[in-house]
Amino acid sequence: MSRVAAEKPITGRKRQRVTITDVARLAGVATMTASRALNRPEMVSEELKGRVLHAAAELDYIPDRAAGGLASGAGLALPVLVPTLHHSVYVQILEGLEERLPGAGYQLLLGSTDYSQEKEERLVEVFLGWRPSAVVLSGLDHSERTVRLLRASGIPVVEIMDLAVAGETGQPLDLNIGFSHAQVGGAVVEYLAACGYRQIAYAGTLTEIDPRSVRRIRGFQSALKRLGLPHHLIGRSDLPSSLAVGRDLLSGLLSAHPKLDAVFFANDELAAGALFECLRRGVRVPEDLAIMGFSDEEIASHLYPALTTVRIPRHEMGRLAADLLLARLSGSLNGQPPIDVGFEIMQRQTTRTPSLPAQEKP
Amino acid sequence: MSRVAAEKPITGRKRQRVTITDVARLAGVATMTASRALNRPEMVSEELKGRVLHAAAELDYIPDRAAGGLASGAGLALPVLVPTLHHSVYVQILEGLEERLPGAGYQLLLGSTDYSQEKEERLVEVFLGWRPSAVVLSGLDHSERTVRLLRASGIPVVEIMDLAVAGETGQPLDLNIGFSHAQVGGAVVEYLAACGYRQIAYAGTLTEIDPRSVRRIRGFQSALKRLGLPHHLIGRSDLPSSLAVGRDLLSGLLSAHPKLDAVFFANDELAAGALFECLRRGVRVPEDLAIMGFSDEEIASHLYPALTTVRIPRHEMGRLAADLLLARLSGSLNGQPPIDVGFEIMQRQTTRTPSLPAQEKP
DNA sequence: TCTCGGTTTGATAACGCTAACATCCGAACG
DNA sequence: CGTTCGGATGTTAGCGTTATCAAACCGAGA
Repeated sequence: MSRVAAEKPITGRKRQRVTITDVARLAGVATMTASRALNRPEMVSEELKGRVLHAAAELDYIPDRAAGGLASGAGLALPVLVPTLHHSVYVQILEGLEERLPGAGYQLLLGSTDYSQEKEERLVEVFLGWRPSAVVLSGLDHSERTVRLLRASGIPVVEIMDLAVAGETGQPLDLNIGFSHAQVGGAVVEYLAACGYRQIAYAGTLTEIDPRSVRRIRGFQSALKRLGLPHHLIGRSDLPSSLAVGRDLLSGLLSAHPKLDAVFFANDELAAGALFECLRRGVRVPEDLAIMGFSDEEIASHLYPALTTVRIPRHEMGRLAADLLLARLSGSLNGQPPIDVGFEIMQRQTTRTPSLPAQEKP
Repeated sequence: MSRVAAEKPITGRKRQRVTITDVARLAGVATMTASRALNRPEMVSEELKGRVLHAAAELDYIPDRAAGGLASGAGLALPVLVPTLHHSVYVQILEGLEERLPGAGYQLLLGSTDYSQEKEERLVEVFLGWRPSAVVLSGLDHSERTVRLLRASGIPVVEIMDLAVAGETGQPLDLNIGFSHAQVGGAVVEYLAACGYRQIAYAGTLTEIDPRSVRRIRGFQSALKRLGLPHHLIGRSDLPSSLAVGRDLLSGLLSAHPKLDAVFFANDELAAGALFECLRRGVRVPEDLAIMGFSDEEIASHLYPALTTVRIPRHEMGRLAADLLLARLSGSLNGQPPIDVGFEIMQRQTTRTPSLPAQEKP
């Protein structure tokens, strides 16, 4: 076993990548032993392990995941599809995921769907080509082909940010972690009504396209009906959310419904834009108008007045998704019903104090 | 050529993934022909192409990128390393990149370094395992090993968000697109001085760790010295940027230097937090204190008073990086000096009107 | 009819790695 | 002292795809 084998005559190809065979040759062991020393160190004697590790470091060896995945059938990619990265909610969910996954050797592949099922389908198709060991999707609503492809692939799927509820939403594909948007809509109405507001509007973007918005509005409206309050005060926009759109939604609602006394925005960014516009117009908040946001981003508590909003446990959702996934991948998890992470109304200064305590869903 | 070959007796393995061989068998052609029909359609007769495409659709065939990459030596992964996704700057750079790359078949792999060279090194190592065809990094400062690994890999690298300038920064690894942070620091001082401010402070996070901050401060201080103004007014924090940290930085500066009349914050989020704190304390902006941000995020123009800040062309930087990369990958680009995308001072309401026009760098 | 370029198709051998099985070796046992 | 056993190491055969070259085909010109 000579330490250094003679350089093979180069056959015209350019000498390239350092392979595990190079490492093995330098360490004077078989390729397979090098592989084992790197991946299952406990199967190899101390001495050889040392030689191999040393050789690998010497050569700056970087294992080829593609080849490894191919050979082992495994696949270490973990696609995560979110609608957008512009809402910090999704950034924080990603962080929750990243906290756990790379440690386990998985590589997160990020895709943003822009709230489009079509784009989601295309991304799923691409990502399945990377031999993922699981997939994380946002929401419960997917195209037929997306569902078919995922089913056929047989890999675990986690759907986050929405909660499967019989009769309200479709069945989850597999694992599901989220909260009920219909419940949020209802809870916000009850909260605002308890504060004494009577002319309560909803304002949001993609109100017809995003199924979560649709359900939030549905919950919102049915609570209003139950309470005998007007339920047709809705401001819509199809532009992506921004402070500017929040401002415009507020202006639109205010001129269409001058008697308006509260608005629930689909996210904190819209609410902040509206709040800025109120300041500019001299509309007093919450005396003349109450404003509520959704998702409790950092800005909410720093606005002046501080924004009443709905906190959702995004970081936790990410972490939990990762944990469930890891459990499922290790085979120790089978039937797992949807997990409700709940939400919480964060009462601040853009709403009057209610006569009843704020609703909480743990 | 029978259309349907007899099912091979399953050898105990579970029947799995649809492979290109399955497609070829269904279409009644050789595997290689199927591969060609899918990837270089012009090399195959109309009839066979039709049969193969039909068979592929029929079976919901999804090509295995790992195997493809292995065989072709190519590799379609494109890692992008950013410090964080919490600043919308980086999200927008990503969007600029995504606008072009996936169309060309590349898969973006996202990694965030948290401003740590160590973490960057680890990520580069992982990503190189995915056979990337290029890498996008943020900044010009990397660990020795990172540089070595990238050099050895021989793939194109783009460094963004900073500009290589002889004598000021290191040499770029390869392509470079960005702007000079030292120049930003200088321009801001000149602008504020032209507005009549004399006690000008810098406030930021990671002021010693992030090399771009370091250079921004260096430019800031040398401009102050040149103008004969005090240059030791600096507020530092090592927490990640947030509105709360902006508030605390302001409080700290104000109590340490009561005569302060202007503060340049390292980003708009910090500046916004400070501005909110000023409102709360009754500090009048810009009469008592001028506030400037950096990067012109959406919130800047919506604050009240609207925030004077420095616009940087993030979307353009992303798009340009993608274009250069594609050109380089197609071999049509060789020597390419660093590209300065410049910046622009956006004069709004948190600073007095200057006696000279604002500096612009196109 | 036969040969000649050109195009289309097919067979084979990698790509870098690991699963699965084969081999080897020393220790423990009868 | 053989035998047996079990852990350490080596050998072989793919994983799914594409590069490469060989074969087949197809009309055109001799």
